[in-house]
Amino acid sequence: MIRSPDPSLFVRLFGRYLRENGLPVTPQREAIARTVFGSDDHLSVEEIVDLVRTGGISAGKATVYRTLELLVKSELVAEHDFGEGFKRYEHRLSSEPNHDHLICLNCARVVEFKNPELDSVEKSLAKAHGFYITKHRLEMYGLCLECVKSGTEIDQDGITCPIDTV
Amino acid sequence: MIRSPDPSLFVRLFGRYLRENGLPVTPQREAIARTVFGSDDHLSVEEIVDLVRTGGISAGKATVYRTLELLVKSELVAEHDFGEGFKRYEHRLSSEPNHDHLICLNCARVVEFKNPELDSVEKSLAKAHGFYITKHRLEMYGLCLECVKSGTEIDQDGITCPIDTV
DNA sequence: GTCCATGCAAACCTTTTGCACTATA
DNA sequence: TATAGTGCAAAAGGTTTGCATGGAC
Repeated sequence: MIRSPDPSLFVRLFGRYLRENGLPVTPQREAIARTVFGSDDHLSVEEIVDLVRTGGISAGKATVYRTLELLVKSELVAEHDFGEGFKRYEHRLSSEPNHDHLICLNCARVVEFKNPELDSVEKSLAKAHGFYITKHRLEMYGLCLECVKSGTEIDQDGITCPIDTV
Repeated sequence: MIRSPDPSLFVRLFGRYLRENGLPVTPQREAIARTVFGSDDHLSVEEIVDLVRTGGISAGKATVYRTLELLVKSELVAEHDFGEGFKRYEHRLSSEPNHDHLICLNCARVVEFKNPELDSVEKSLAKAHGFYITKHRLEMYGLCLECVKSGTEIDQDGITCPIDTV
């Protein structure tokens, strides 16, 4: 993965978005933007609150939620739900703006990938079902190499044989 | 889409799962199973509670949640999160056990599709990233034909031009 | 009699909202 | 100075849990 450029560039970009929409640029908003743009992880709100605090600026949880909403609206940040019961956020300014995710069910590691075949899948689906498709979400779940190596297994306790039902 | 077979077959299947795991088969569990297996929709918990009640049997919300957990564990039912803030459930006994979803952002219509290309995508990803992939989730979001025809538009209010930042 | 399910209400967790106060432009 | 942001606490909404009751074996 290519390292992202200087975060401050994107903080300015967000500032421009705010100004364009007649919204004030505040220290809290800048600090939250700096935190999200400065990390290549998929951050939870809790993590963002802590990181902002570590950066020396205090921002309440409500402000973080409200600012994340703006960041998502500006399309500079993507919101994800990996089924953990809460959302995660990542900036969209890396080398691959439209990527998907591999998620390890054991250690929660997230690996990003880009697969060009999906574009053709999307096109053929749009045609076949008369849908105008604007976005997709693809997540592959399983075990990463390390967890496989360490002998982790995924518990499978579904029905033994669905055929034998009579 | 091929019509699902008689739901009672799957209710029995669930009963077998329960017995195999030393769990009692109760009227509530049967009623909930009958409801889920008897519908080809993607049902919310609220809808399931109402449908069960309509069927003449009373089951508390907690019981519905607990039974759905068992149904998902048995792998007879799939749990979905389409980003509505709550989960939906559908039985996995239709003609296509492993399908994905097209979701209309305007009217919330859900269309199922099966795309064989995804299997090869999954295989190549597993190889490329050393992942052992057990399941995936693919959702395509956009507008269905009806909503496009009726002139519905999706509001796009992101930044105007990300390049012009200096 | 033991084990477990049920149902109600309370608890929980993330996210949203109301409101008094403060800062921005 | 007008407008909007902030932070706290409360509310909201879906889901989970504790506990007393009740049924099945």
